[in-house]
Amino acid sequence: MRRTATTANAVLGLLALRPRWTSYEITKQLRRNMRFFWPRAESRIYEETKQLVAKGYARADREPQGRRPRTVYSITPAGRRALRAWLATPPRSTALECEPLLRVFLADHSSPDQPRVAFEQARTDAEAILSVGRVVGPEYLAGTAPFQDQVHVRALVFDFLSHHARMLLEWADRTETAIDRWPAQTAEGTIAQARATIERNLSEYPSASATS
Amino acid sequence: MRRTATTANAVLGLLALRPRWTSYEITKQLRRNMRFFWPRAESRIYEETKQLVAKGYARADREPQGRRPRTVYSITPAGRRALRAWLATPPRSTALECEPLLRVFLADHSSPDQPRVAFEQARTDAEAILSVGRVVGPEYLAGTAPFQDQVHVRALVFDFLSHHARMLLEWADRTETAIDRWPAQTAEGTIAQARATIERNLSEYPSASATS
DNA sequence: GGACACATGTAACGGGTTACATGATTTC
DNA sequence: GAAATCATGTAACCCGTTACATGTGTCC
Repeated sequence: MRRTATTANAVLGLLALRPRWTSYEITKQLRRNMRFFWPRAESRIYEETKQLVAKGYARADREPQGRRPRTVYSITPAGRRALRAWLATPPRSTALECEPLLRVFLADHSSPDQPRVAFEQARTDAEAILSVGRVVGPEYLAGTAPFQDQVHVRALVFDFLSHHARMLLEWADRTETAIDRWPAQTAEGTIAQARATIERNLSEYPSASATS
Repeated sequence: MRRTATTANAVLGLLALRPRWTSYEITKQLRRNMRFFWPRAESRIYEETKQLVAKGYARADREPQGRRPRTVYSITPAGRRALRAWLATPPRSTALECEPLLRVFLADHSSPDQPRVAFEQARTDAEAILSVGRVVGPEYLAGTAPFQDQVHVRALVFDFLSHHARMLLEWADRTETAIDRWPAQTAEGTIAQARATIERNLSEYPSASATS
């Protein structure tokens, strides 16, 4: 299978919500909504929109605005068909890329205080999500959010990201208190603590599901 | 800032645990341990090891084995220094790439049953993590795991991934029951439900931290 | 009228992916 | 002795990133 071009479809999904988007408006939406579960460099968008036009999925209207022209994009019927066809394919799997966790994994090769830097980064990552949520959430509640009519799906995304962020935060706290105890512990104590952590998690595992 | 070459450092971190690794052994470790927080194609590893040798961070010993030779890698002192230097830099931020969530975000453009396919994928993603945990966790408890001496850090990673997987699973369940109610609801009912979801999450937010 | 955020891109490059090929070893 | 799995890579390609350049409104 060749290249799934998921990012292009994500952009197409935004174009489908409303006519007449500039690339910059699309990047704003990415920043606000999608960055935390579909992160892409903003400069990428300018290329994606052009390719959508090349495929006939969007129309570009060049509008002179002072001496600097801007381009306004709208989805075409072919674009809507392509979006719908892509949405009918199965989604790819979820991927997490967590360098703070990688640092913890390799903690034995670093100096003892470096895991703390990793926790700080994990907290910062979580806080980035929460701080957007503290703005966007109340906007939806007040009914003043852009794309307020999408609130039924946006709430589900909001729910996901809130839990993800809190998971990060709680892990950082738990884990930091765990390694705080290391210096005062014997090697056996540290091992016992590790086993307790593993046991606790295993005991909370759901039973293996019969997912085919 | 030019290219951080994090994957190379992750490999270097494995080499530091023990002398004499084949590329294949490295890929096995990736599959078993790191795949869920640092996912990389296995074929990548063969390139990374070669580059580590080119930089003087690893030594390659060519060993004939039947008609097909194999290469065994060991970290050098320069490699240990490079690893330590990298571990002293701040980690990059965490990134989540969740296509199932993207599909939910765009659910209004798809047919009504496609979100269910997304939930199924999210559950599959979680189950992949849990099923490795069900094998690896008990091995660490029994004391028979490879790199048993790393149990103190591996337990912290295990804790992270277990919570991440359970978060995915619980979200899929919650969200599926939420959209189950859509067909029988008025538009206002669906909106009220969405607002309740947002409110519930906001009420459980930690207060904004003073992270600089 | 300078500073600063907002807006619209281009250029260069490398990291990473998918797909393929083939040898060795075990299993039955 | 065929099939399946383990093991060891190569080839081609592109997606996405970082860094840069510059125009435009607005605030003081």
